[in-house]
This record gives sequence, structure tokens and C-alpha cells, in this order.
Amino acid sequence: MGRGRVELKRIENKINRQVTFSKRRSGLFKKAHELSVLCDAEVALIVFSHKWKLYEYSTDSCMEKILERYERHYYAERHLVATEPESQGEWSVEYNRLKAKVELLQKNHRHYMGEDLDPLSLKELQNLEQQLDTALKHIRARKNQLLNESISELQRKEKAIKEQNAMLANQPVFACRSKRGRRQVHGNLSGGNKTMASTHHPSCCHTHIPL
Amino acid sequence: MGRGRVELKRIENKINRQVTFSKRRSGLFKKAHELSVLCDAEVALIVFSHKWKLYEYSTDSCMEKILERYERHYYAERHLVATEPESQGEWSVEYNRLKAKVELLQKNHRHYMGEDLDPLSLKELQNLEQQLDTALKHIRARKNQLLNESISELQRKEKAIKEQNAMLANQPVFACRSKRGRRQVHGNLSGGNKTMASTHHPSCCHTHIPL
DNA sequence: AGCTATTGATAATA
DNA sequence: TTATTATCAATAGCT
Repeated sequence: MGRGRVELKRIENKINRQVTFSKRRSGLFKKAHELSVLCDAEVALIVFSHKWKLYEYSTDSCMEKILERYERHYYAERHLVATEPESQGEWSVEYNRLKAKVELLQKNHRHYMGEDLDPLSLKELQNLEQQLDTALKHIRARKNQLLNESISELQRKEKAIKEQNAMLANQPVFACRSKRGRRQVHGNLSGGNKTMASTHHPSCCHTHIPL
Repeated sequence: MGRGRVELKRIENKINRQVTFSKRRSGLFKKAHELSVLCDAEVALIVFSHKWKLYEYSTDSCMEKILERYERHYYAERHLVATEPESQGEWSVEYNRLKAKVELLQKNHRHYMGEDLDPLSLKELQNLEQQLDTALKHIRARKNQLLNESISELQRKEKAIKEQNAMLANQPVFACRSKRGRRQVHGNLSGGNKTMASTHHPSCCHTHIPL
């Protein structure tokens, strides 16, 4: 794509490589997102630049979930290899402590995802239920807060633009006398819109609220 | 690309979705590889089909290496200031990796508890909400299953005791010979019946799980 | 699976 | 970094 074919080998020119990296990276992320949405798939994409800068995309921003699923996929294989005798020394105490912690956290996390519930007692289930209920309330409250904020923001913008329009409509003399000023204002408005449209990227998770 | 534009939404036609998944997946993997080679980057790409089939690509087939780097990235970020001297030895690498993992899991866990929500975007919040909703459904289903099982168990016992009762009632000789024993049996039975009456629910005899 | 008409991505350029 | 545009690449809809 683009002007001229490209060989599949490292781009030697540093500038070109950087530019290509930036463009292709965003293209790749876009395509990952499209695959995810169009085909109902879960995608996790991690990219390290050659300077170790990290870029990531994951379906629904659930990187951890997908990586866990990935690891669990190979769990059986891994378990066979990971049966080593304890021989290294004192550090292994601390290391194993952490390892146990990770396992506990992962077990917990699965419960919070509604998985592996069979070993839980009725009372534990009820606790979990109540906890998730509380968490959901917090999450919904925060969500509503964000929504309200963006609505207020939009209303503020709308009002400002309406006032601006009214001003322009009521000043034909000014409009005729100063074409430059008028064009500038219009340019700003449409320019702003265009920027918004082209900057928006589906895989970005910032709070853009389409209305 | 292709004939006609495509909306960014789940393809409803199952066949089309499968075909598109296959084509776009290979395209995505190709582009991931190209980015990796052209720009000297490390790329890890994990895709789960909606039927949980796994597809993966990683630069030089070093998925584990890249995932480890990913996990360590968050650890490194937080502790750049407090850089520890490399005095402990080679085990510290593995240890730090685990530590980073613990931190990630803990961060995640706080979100699942409805804490630290401020840094989350609207989309992330919505996703969290949906996930907790699903988890709650599973948890409630499991709870109901447990409840139903114990109800069934009680009903089974009730039936057994009733049968025993009937047997005893049909053996007057035995009944007359031991007044003390008979009274005891009746006492147990009526008590059992009363308890059952308040617990019994007509539609709870099989493990139906509402979803 | 193949085959094209199209759309989409992007290399070169400014 | 961003925008434009000439080209090439990916792929949607059919077979």
C-alpha cells in the first residue's frame, strides 16, 4: 500500500521507520478492534517499540482477563513442567509466598468473574453476591457521574455555539464589513468538528461520548 | 475494503462472520508480523474466536518473553525511582515479575470491588458493570442450585421418614408393646412436617438455572 | 477455496 | 507530528 512496494525487512532509515511504526501501529490497532467487533472475538495486542515503549489494545480493555485465559489455555502443559523440587535457598521462601499470593488473587478474581463457583459454600456465595452488588452500585454511580458531566459539557457547548450564532445572525453590518473575521469563526467551528471526527479512534478508551 | 462499506458492528450472519473472521484474522496476523519486521518492534497478538479457539502470533515466537515484559512494565513504571541495585542475583527477575503480577491483580481486584474507579473511562466502567452483572447472575444461579439441592435433600428425608412412619403405623403389635418408643416417633414426625411445610416450594424439585 | 470490484491503508511527500 | 495524495493491499460479496 502506498507509493511503491515495500520489502519485508527492517527499515534502515530511522525517521522512516519511526513514521511507519506510528502509522502501521495505529492501523494494526484499528484492525484488531474491527476483528474484535465484527467477529465477536477477543483480541489482545501488545506492541513494544524498539525502544521498549509499550502500546496495547485489548477487547473491552480486558487485557488481564485475556492473558489469564491465554495462560489457562496452556495450564495443563505448564503444570507438568513446573514441578520442580525446592532446592535454591532462602529466597525461595519469599518467592513462594508471592506465588501463593498470585494464585490466591487469581482464584479470587475468578470468583469475582462468576467462575469456579462450585467449591464455594452458600454463605460464601451470599457474601460474594453482596459484595458485587455494592461494587455495581459504586460503578453505576461513577458511570452516571461521568455521563452527567459530559452532558453538562455538551449543553454548555451548545449554548455557547447558539449564542455565537445569534450574534453572527444579528450583525449583518459586521459580517459584511469584516469578511476575514467571519470566515475565521466559521473555520474554527468546522475545523474543530473535522478534527474530532478524524482523531476519534475506536480502540481508544477515553471518554468520548457519541450523541 | 471489498465491495461495499462495512459497519463496525457484529456481523449477524453466522457464515459471513466465520468467513470474515478467518480472512481478517490472517490479515491481522500478517500486518502484525510486518510491523514487527519493518519497525523492529516486538508484537504479541492473541485472538480468541467467540468459541474460545485460540490463535496467536508473537515476534520470534516469544510469547512468554513478551508477556513477561508486559507484566514487568507496570512494575518498572512504579518503581523507577526506587530502583534497587542488582545485588540479589538472577532470581530477582522472576521475583519482580511475580510482584508486578500481584500489583496488576490487586488493581484489578479493587476495580471489581468498586474501588479506585476514577481513572477508568466510561467504556471501561460499562464493561466492568456488564462483567459484574454476568458474574452476579452466575453466582445467584449457583446459590439457587445449592438451595434447591438442600430442599430436595430435605424432601427426600421427609419422604423416607413418612414411609417409616407408615410402616410403624401398620405394625400395631409392635406399637402396643412399646408406648414410649411410639410416642417418640410421632413427636419426631410432626416436628419434621412442620419444618417442611414452611420450607417447601412446589417448583423447586429440579436444578433449573435461570440465566 | 478462488475471483474481482471496491474500499481501505499507507509510502512518499510537503 | 499532521495532512494530502498516488498507489498498492485487503477484503466483501459471489461462485
